[in-house]
Amino acid sequence: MQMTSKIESFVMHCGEMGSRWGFNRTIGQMYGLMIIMPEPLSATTLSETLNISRGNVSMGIKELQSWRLVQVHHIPGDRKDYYGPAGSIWEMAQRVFEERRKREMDPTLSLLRATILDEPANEQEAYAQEKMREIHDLLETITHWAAELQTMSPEKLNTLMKLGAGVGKVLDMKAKLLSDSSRK
Amino acid sequence: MQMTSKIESFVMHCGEMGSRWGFNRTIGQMYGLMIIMPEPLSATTLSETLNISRGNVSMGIKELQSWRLVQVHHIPGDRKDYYGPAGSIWEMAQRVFEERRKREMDPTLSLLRATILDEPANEQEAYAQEKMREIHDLLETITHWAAELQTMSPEKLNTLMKLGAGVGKVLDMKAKLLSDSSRK
DNA sequence: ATAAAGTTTCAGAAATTTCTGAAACTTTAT
DNA sequence: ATAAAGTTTCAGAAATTTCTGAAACTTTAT
Repeated sequence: MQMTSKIESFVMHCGEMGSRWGFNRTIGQMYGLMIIMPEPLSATTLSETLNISRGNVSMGIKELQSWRLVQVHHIPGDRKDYYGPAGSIWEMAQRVFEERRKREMDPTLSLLRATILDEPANEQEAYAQEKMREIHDLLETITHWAAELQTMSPEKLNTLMKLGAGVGKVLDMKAKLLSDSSRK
Repeated sequence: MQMTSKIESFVMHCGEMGSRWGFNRTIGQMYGLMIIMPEPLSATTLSETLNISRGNVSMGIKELQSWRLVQVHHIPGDRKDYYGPAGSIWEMAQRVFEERRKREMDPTLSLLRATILDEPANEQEAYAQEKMREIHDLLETITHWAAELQTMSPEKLNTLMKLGAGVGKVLDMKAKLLSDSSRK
């Protein structure tokens, strides 16, 4: 399957950014191609279009599936698997965030929890544990927040984000309302 | 400088997570050690404590400085440089977020902007450009939002995060207030 | 000006990650 | 039961990233 130059440059860019997004070059390319093609693609098409070995495509799809980013499609009378992106662009972004949070924060959180429980053996350890507690509390706050943002619909999230710094004002407003009502 | 086992396991963990956080193993270890030691450390101490070559420490510090995560200290009468973490845990997290956003989203945003401007050459390109526009709009919204969160003080951010899903309710309340006032 | 104490750079070595392609496996149709 | 069409696995090759350590450089004190 031939790529036009615009499509090719997008796909190659996804490859270059791939490792920053949490996967590797070929996985980035595969995912980029799936996103901008209107129809799902077979593993063989991915392999030929991107000049990637068939085996590598198989491994890449497995990885993308572990991120819940691809959906398998079937065509009646055809036994091949066809792969396309799972969900809207918003949903994809949510999943990438969610997966990354899990991989980047959860292991640290559990190490910190375990370490903080122990009594400090000396002055230096007391300081270290204090710092660990600070990091722990921050990560926990972020985790809770992220979990709650996850439950919001894309539309509501979008409203919230577009509101931007306005959130600060809304908070002030809320604080004012509360103090008014407590005053009475 | 000897590390107690608790401190060592934290530092090693920072090393293992380092690459997920955007730097490499030794840089993660160096930063972890700086965070939990109450006093700034010299490059030589870092090198000896972590069993890392002096040259590698120098490169690592440069990298951490590019993230604005370390602060250089001087001791009167001593010409060595001593390195410690820059700012509070909250500020560190903000900087890591900010830098990663820059590295992960800005290049994509400019590629997309440029590609979308061109007229599509055919049906397939029209679809591809439509998808790119969707991604572009999402990244732009996130970028704006992140920029505005950056301007909030850690305390306010903390309040906002602790509020969590409550934000949804505050939004509803705001919507209600607006519709009430427009109705009158 | 010199030398001592320190830092940085960078070519090549070491370690790690990614990729290939052949073999093993699975599924489906007949 | 067999074979065709497909997928997955995995050992080793290739590519990439990280690290070392020696040489070059910089700063400071005298």
